[in-house]
Amino acid sequence: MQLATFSTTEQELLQKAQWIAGFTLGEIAQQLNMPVPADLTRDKGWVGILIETALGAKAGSKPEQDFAHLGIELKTIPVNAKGMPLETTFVSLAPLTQNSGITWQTSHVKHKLQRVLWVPVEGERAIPLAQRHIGMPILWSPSPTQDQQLQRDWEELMELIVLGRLNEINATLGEVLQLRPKGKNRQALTNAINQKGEPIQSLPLGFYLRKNFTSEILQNFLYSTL
DNA sequence: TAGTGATCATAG
DNA sequence: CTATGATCACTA
Repeated sequence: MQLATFSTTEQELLQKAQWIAGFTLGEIAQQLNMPVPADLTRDKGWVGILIETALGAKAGSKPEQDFAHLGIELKTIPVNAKGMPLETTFVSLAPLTQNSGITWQTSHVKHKLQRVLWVPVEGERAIPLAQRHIGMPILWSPSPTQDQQLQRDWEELMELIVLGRLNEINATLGEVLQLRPKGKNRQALTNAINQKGEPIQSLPLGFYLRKNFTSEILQNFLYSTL
């Protein structure tokens, strides 16, 4: 099996992802001649880049799906020994301006989550990075129920943004989707609109999937294989 | 210890 | 700054 090669079909990509399941991050990194950092503190995206590279995605990252020709987005997700998510999953930046015509159907969130190849990876900090195992991949698309959950939250959160009620936004809102800061630090600024419709500067926000949602995806996959 | 708010690296 | 890839870490 050749790593870091182009996949023509969905099946080919899935088989490649299934092939790397069971290997450690260190083993894959060695195959790709990629150095393994001591920890992820200053390399938070390293696991994602490593798996992208192994599966033949362009590790440059452009504003499109990882496998655009297949319509598939790749997401690695850190899990504990029970296969439960350890972190939320970033989806996309929230549009704080020029968002009047956007609907759920035309949103970046809906588009990105249309079809996702989830790759679970052991994520407990007690396990040295190089020794963490890669899990079985899950090729997923939202069920009608999941799509409705996402739409409800997205519309509720976008309403606050469109109305300029940014000061009311915090991470406790949303059942499965939440808004949290997404930037260099708390000093990061981006253009936004206040309640009076005036241009202001605001902390950039991003949409994140809560763990209860991604946990369900992983669990459903386990059941489907029994 | 879970969850929210904060943060890190890099390319363009 | 935006968009890619996310996890860290403080606090209730």
